[in-house]
Amino acid sequence: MPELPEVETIARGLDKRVRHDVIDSVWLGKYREPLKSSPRDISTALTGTRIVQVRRVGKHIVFDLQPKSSRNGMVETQHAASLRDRKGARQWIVHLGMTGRMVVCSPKEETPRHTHAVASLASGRELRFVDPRRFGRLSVAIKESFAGPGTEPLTISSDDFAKLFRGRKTPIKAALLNQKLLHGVGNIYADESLFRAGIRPKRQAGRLSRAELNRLHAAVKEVLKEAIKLGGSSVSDYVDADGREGFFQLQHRVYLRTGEPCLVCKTPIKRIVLGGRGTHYCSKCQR
DNA sequence: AGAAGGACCTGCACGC
DNA sequence: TGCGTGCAGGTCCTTC
Repeated sequence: MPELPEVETIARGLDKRVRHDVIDSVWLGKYREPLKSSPRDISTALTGTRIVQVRRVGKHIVFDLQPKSSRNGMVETQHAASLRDRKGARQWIVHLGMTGRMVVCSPKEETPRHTHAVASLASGRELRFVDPRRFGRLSVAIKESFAGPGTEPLTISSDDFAKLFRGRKTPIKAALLNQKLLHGVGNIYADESLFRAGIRPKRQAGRLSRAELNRLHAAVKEVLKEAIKLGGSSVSDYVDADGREGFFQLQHRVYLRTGEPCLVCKTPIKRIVLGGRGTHYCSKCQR
């Protein structure tokens, strides 16, 4: 279910719960060949590693891993580990697709349907990947560090933001969803950002004025930051405190509000299909 | 190269 | 109750 704010929240929660834990063993179900890595590569890469940290890159969750240190068995601080040779460093990359979840729980808890991967941790817990719709992906990065497909929307400069869309004939909404440009923005936050910027989703990306692009850039950052503060919108299950901590709902101004009055001007919110995705906007506020 | 459209999956809400 | 339809937060592949 996740876009950038949800993945950020999930990654923070996971980091809090499993950082410094050790992956003792890995079970992988009969999942469709996940991204570039075969099941064997994944289980080989993960087994016997310590989780140095968990973080977000775009819509991906990245587990930074180090082979469990054989020297006197001490737990290294992250700083000490980074000073040491990075030999053996690797990453486990999880993309949750539409319906993926990462659950930290006791092995005694019943394994839900659609559990495709389970990592057994030295602390006695399990880290489970559950994904009914199977759009999620698991992979590992061994040689080089995973960077993600595009640029981070929260840190990009306004010049670089504007450059992304130069010469593009595709609708701005489709461009926002293109992960090779910005990574992390999905359907909800694309619609919400365009509403806040007052820009119609169908507008050609390359024909937006610099002023409009600046408004859009500000809107994207604002929406994402607000959503992160609220723990993301709409994710129902989560890995905090024993696998279930409710989330706040973001105040969606257009998303899934088809036919309801615009919160600014009362015009009914329109829904169109753009690039195969449901797209919501106010025909009066967005030009 | 960029753009558009279908493919990949399961589950749920809705109307008949 | 049961069935068909449409919809869902995301990529990925093929075609043009």
